[in-house]
Formats: sequence, structure tokens, C-alpha cells
Amino acid sequence: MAQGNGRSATSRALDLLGAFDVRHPTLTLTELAARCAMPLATAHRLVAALEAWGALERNADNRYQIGTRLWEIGLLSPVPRRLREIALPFMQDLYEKSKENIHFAVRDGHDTLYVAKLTGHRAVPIISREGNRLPMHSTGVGKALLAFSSTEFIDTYCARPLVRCTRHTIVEPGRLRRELAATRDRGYALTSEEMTLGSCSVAVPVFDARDEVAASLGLVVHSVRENLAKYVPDLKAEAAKIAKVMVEHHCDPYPGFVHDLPRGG
Amino acid sequence: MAQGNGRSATSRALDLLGAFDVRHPTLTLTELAARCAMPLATAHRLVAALEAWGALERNADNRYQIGTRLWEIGLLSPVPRRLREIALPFMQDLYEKSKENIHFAVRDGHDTLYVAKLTGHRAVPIISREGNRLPMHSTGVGKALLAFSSTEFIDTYCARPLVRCTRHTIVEPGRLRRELAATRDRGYALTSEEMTLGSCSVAVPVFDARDEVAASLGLVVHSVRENLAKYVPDLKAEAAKIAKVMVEHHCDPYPGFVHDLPRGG
DNA sequence: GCAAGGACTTCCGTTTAACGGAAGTGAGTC
DNA sequence: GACTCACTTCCGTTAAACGGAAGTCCTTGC
Repeated sequence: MAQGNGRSATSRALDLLGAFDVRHPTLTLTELAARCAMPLATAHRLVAALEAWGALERNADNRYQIGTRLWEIGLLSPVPRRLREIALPFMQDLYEKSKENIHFAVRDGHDTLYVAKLTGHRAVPIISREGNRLPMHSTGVGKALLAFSSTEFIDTYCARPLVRCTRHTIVEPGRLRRELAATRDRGYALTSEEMTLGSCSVAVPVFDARDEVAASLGLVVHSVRENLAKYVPDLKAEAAKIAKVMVEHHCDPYPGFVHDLPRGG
Repeated sequence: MAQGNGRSATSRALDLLGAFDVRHPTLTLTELAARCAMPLATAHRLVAALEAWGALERNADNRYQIGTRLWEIGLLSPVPRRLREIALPFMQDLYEKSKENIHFAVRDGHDTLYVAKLTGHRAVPIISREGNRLPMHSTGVGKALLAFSSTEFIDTYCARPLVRCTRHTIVEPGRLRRELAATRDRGYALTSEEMTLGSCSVAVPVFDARDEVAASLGLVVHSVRENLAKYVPDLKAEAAKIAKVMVEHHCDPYPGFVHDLPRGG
């Protein structure tokens, strides 16, 4: 028939890829069809095409997963690639000094998008992953991005429901605004078990040529550790170096990257 | 009409994604259509669908590039993700000792596929990138993978034309075989300006539970540096630790990952 | 300023390949 | 041996993909 309910074959195939996320890294055919609200036969046919090309793979227990070929293609995406190329060496320097988890993140929509992460054996195991999204109000890098964003953006963000991650997450808009003001005043963001119990973080903004926040650089430690402020000078120094290289390479507000939301500063 | 020349809409859309590679990270619509041998109007329609979903983005000069969303989805691919999770902390330890470029690679088809890379400011700039492919006979990690593969695989590999990367690349099958035998004897692979002039490397294999080579771990330095053998004990120690964790996590021959080629050992 | 060239975009009649309900297969359970 | 559940295949219908051609909008050259 080709009476596909308004959606093109291509967009349906892409929806199947979009059905995968951190919580669902593998899916059965039935789950895929259900998540995309399409008939099993349709999902079956499209999935076969995706598998033939290498976008999906089938593992030992017949579950589908994102294919290695898609990983390879995804790494060609210029935005994360350039940002990573620039940030990673400086993050490496930071890691050597601190031996803690180092994060580099940008804002995408209303989320913190983790672009790069360094970790070692001495660092606390944490949930962040490269390519992952976490809320802006419960993470160090997120708060650093949010606090230095435009007032309009902060207004929009605070007007939306604030997800509670732990009992320490700030979910009251007023308290969040005060927290963001304090962050701006001191020049760096702090969190204390707001994303995960047992973890604290400190982060600084990375500014572009127009002095708008383009990214943020942060570090996560186990909560019982000593004061986080001691990391701020190093974080600021590396953030400044990253900003300098980003400006030199014209990586500023990277057009088309931060979608459908007002930026401005 | 829907008289698409034998290919489904889905596979054509995927072919458009496949048109991008390291040499062509951005393409115009016309280039895309040409590379995929499809009419401009068709490419236009499919590209619009890919862009709407976020698989492609359009940059300032109207060129298409792989979208950030595809990068995010690609990172969900279990094989590279698990391997990276396991290998990176050990690579970090290796980096701290050597301050050189650290690579972790697997074989995919007849290529060396770079799964993880660590680099810093003190390391030599090199062409390898995560998600990239390079030949097996001209790279340290590639030779380590090749030397410890099955004899059938080595036969197949040597029978194919050996690409010359520099004037030092071994392109004679007989010489490559002797080089691989020497690699097996000494237990680690060496290269000397065989991939890039000015760079040398040393690498060791990482074995799985069945004692077949599953991956390799290597390090690249500037060619004027002192002897590479001094890095071997550390490389072997970390490779053994990675192998141990891989076996514990059942990451051995990872079904469906290394495609269409005989493995065995 | 205007024509030519090139790259992208839109239009639209034709037709075939995508659609999905239904029936078939096959592994696992009781 | 009947039941369930997940996946696979079949096949008639038809709407959605196809792509040639015409249109738009740049940029370049004279």
C-alpha cells in the first residue's frame, strides 16, 4: 500500500534509531515497534534495511543494538569532534593534576550535553558519559552553563518543571535563581550530591569571542573530599586556554548546533 | 513513480550518510548526489528528511555534515562503548607514565579500527582518530593485531595489495610475513615511519579468553626518540589488565562485530 | 547592469515498492 | 500436546517515492 501514516519511510527508519537511548541500549523487534508506534511487519522490514547497512546489529540474544558503523559515522560530526580535539589535551592536563573525573559540556536545548570526559582508576565512578544528556540544574557543568546564559533563557528554564535527581537537587525555581546568582558572583558553579548521592562537583564557564558562554569545564569528586574551591584556579586557567583556541578556530556559537532556543547573552 | 532503481528509500538514505568519511566530513547536496549516484531531486528529498531528524546538519556555507544527534546515537553502540569503558582507565595510567599518544584498536574487516585514543600536549600530533580506520600493515596496533591473527587471515591479508603510506611502509608480502613472524617472536610490534614520516610506534596484542587476539594497545612517539622497547613492560602489564577485565565482562570475540571474515586462531 | 553559469529547490504525473493485516514458524512453558 | 509469545513471510492495495523538468537564487564575469 505505502499508506504509511503520514511519515516517510526514511523518517520511520530514523525513528527506529531514535528509539535507542542510554536507558535502552538494546531493544527487541517488538519493543522497537512499540516504541515507534508502528506495526511489527513495518518495523521488521525497516530494521532489516538498517541491519543490512550496519546501522543496527543483532546480538547473541536476538536483541538489536546500534551498530559499530553508526558509531564511526557519528564520530565524523564536526561539532563534537572539533570541540573534543580542542578541549581534550587541556582536560588531560587537568586530569594529571587532580586525578578526578573531568567533564567538558555544552548546552543543547534544555540539557547539558557531555562532549568529552576523562576518567581514571582513581576517580569516582559516575553516571556521566560522552554523548549523554543530564539536567542543567543538577550538574556542575550544567549550572555553569545555565548561570552565565541570558536572563531570558534562565527564565524559560526555571519556568519548566525541575526534575529531582536526589533529595539535594534544587527543584524550587526561586532557590535555583539565587543559586545561579551566587554562581555568577563567585565565577564558578558547585553541586553537592544534587545529581548523585556521594558526588560533588565544581565547574567553570568557557566563553566565546562574544563573551557568551559556549561550554563549561568541570570536575567531579567523591563528596567526603576536601573543599572544591582549590580546583578553581586550575579549572579557570584551562577554561581560558580552551576559550582562546576555540576563538582562534572559530568554534564560537557554532551555527545550527544549539537548536530551537534563544541564545543571546 | 517510486521506480527507485532497486534500492529502498531507507537504504538510499543510509547511503547518503555513508557518503561522509574522514576525507569528506562535509559535502554539498550536489556532491552527495554524485557520490551516491542518485538524481539531485532524490538526494534533495532524502537529505531533507535526514536533516529534519538531526542525522545531518547544514553549516554556514550550506554544506551538509553529520549531525550531533547521530553522534549521540552512535555513542550508544555497545561494542565500542564497552571496550572504551574497559580500556580507557588503563590507557590513562599508561599516558601518565609515558605522556605519549596511546591507542586501543580492534580489527574490523581488513582494517585497524581505532576504538580509543588518548593524547595530550606533550604527545606528537598524529593522524589517528577515534572511529578511524588505518591499514594493518603500516601501524603498530595493526601489526600487533595482524601478527597474532590466524595464519589463514594473514595469508588473505598478504595476498591483497598492500597500500604504501610512506617510503618506509612494508609493501612486499614476503617482507611483511617475516616482519609479522619477528613480531610474534618478540611479543610486540614496532613501526618506524611506516604510517607517517616522523612517527614510530610500539604495540602489544590483547588476548581474549580463548587466547585469540581481540584488540591491541599501542603508543606512538616522535621518531627521533630513544628505544621503544622500554615501553613494552608497561604496555604488556596494562594489556593484561585490560584482557582480564574483558574476559570478566564477556567482551571476547564480540559476536557480530568483526564481520564477514574468518577469525579463528 | 545584465547575461551566463552553477547550485539548490519545487512541481507534478507515473508507477512501483512500501505498507501492514493475516497467516506461518518456531522456541519456550506448563 | 496445547498454549503463549516473538519473530518472519506473504501478498493485494495504494499512496508515497521517484526524478525529469522547470523555476529560483546566488555568484561571477564582462
